[in-house]
Amino acid sequence: MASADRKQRIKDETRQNILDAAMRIGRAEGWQALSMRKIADIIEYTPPVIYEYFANKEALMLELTKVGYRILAKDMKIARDKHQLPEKQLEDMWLTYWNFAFAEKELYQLMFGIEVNCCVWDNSVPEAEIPANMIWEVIGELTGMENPPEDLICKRYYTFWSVVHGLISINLVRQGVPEGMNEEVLKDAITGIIRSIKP
Amino acid sequence: MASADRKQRIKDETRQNILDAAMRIGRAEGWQALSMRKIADIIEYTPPVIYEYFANKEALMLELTKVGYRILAKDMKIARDKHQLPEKQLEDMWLTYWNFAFAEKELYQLMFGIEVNCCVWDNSVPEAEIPANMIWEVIGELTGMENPPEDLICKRYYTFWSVVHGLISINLVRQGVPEGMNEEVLKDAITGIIRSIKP
DNA sequence: ACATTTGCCTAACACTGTTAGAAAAATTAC
DNA sequence: GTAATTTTTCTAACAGTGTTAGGCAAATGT
Repeated sequence: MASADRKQRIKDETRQNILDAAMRIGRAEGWQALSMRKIADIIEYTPPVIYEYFANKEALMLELTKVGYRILAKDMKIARDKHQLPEKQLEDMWLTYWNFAFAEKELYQLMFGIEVNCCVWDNSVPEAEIPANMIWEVIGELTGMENPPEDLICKRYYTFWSVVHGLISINLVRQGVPEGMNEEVLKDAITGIIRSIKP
Repeated sequence: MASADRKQRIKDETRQNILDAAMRIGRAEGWQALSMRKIADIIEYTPPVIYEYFANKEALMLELTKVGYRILAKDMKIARDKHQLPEKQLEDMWLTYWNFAFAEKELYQLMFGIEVNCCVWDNSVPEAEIPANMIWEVIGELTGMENPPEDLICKRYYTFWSVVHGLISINLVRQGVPEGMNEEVLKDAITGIIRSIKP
């Protein structure tokens, strides 16, 4: 039947509507406020329908984290392509990461939060590796070496990530961090690590 | 009545039993598995009784974070008093912080986790300031100055905290971090920041 | 011995995620 | 076009959550 296409199309549409609804609730009220029934209300179906598109709530949220990683990857690509020098690229990429975290507070917490469900985080989210790989590459370039040793890049990567993610976490929880402190600490740390990498 | 004392004593006891039960559940099954009914089961009362000791679940958990801060503060004091040199003290204190996070995974997440309830974190947890102040002091000493400027200490403190907390968070979520990576990144970062402070 | 306070429990409300099975709608077969 | 079948959707329920109102019974005060 030719109507099979149409049916598939509206099924895809409904699936997307579910994701959109969930994202809207999460962004507006936080993930603790997200419920299957609220999603059902928005898409104008009854709750069980959602289970025809997602195995359960956790699977649904995992899908949302993938959306998050795609946005982050896109942002970071733009940041990278604005510069030629690896050190400038790296700086801008981490700044972009930082900005993403606050522009998409809830989404960031879903992706990197401690408590939230998606804790297994094996390789079930391949999207998560795109931003990571982008950073890796640029760190590699920055060393100036032909074949930079894996574990050196790895170490620098984790150092970067720790500072940035740590600073973000602290800010997301504690909203009393002195004004201007963040930018300074962030930039200091980034340039500091970059300096330690450059040949 | 002399029995008033006894009554107060068993009331204190029950309160402590509630906290103990909650802690036990949290440590064993994670905070998402903590429920008022489970606590009630353990202390062999019905759920409403708990509300005579704590306003609600959130208040109860806030109390648990205070317990966490007291443990952390105690550990850190011991670490500090093992050394004379400020740089050694600082190093050991952060290492202790690190060890605490993994020895008390669940508790750490309750204290510093992003998702969990206790997100207001104004000054409702004075205990939280003890470990922070201890670090501040030693950073101050390390500068070698008479009156070290507030914002310099503040900046170093946040840099320290970011790296350590970030690294911990990453490890608590992602259990695939390469072996030996953590210690190296941690020690490198700590000694790096210390070097930048020393006169 | 009676009155009052205290401690504790039962029952309920309004939620949550999730599932089984009935009803309705659309599709296919004749 | 009607009948059978498949697909889609809903209703109702289960087991769990935090929290509260109201009542029973035991301990206390007079």
